[in-house]
Amino acid sequence: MQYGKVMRLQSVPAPYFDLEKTLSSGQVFHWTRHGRGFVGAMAENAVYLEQVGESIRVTAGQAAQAAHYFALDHPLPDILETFPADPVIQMAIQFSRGLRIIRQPQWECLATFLTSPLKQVQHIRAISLAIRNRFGRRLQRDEIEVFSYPRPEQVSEIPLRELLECKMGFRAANLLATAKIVASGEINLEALRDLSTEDARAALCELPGVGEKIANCVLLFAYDRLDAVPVDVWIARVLNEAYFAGRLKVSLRELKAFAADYFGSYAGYAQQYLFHHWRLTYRKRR
DNA sequence: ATCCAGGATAGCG
DNA sequence: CGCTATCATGGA
Repeated sequence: MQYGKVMRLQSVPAPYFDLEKTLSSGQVFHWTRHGRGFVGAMAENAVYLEQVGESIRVTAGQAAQAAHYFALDHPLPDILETFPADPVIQMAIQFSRGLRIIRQPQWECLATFLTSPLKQVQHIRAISLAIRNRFGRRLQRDEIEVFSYPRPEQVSEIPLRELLECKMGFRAANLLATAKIVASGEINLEALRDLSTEDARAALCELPGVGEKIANCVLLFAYDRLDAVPVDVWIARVLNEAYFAGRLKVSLRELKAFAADYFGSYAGYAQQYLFHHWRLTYRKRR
């Protein structure tokens, strides 16, 4: 903290938005509490954010970027109305009110989820911050100092040993191999925007360490494909216990088909609300 | 201590 | 095709 540097903030209208829930819901992992709000990076800019009622206050000059990053243009009330009336999803909606699915930079999102398999949210966060602090670019603004996520070109040149020092275990080889493929131009992440969701998913699954679940996370959190449904252990648990109660051995394949069909064109949102609700209340309810 | 975590993958029948 | 063991690490 430095004195004498006053943060200049800009107000942005943000109806149907909860900053804290959005940042802590397991879709993005590097934001840190700071004063009344959070600090982090949006692409290559250091940003401070805080919520004040129905609006957010953002580092001056970052208002438009923040509105896009937090997808304040998603018609949240309309999206929620498309969901079924069953108590399970309705309770999740109530619990997660204001949670938005954000628009992350593609590489950042892909790379972060490459370090996610068999890790808790808290540890994915620790890995993400370790990579940023060690290999990212130092970004400063007012009293804020954060680090960007290193570009694929840079990650591709990090010795495996140094990635392992960030405590990501067997995931390091996948991050490194994928960084090399992206850096070489063999796959163009930006060009995936022009593909159908199905084709983009197939292209992502070609990358080492990317299966259907991580591909769906990237499509949902970085490509605005709101129908993409990542089915992780939590979503499988919710669907099993709440929608297939009494049935033994429901296959993962069947659960995925159910989620996509039952929740419809915004199934990704439904999934995120269920994830947030159950992850934060599961211990208490048993 | 034992189990689990926003899984992917090779190898098996 | 569908099922299983395995991968490395820290938190519960």
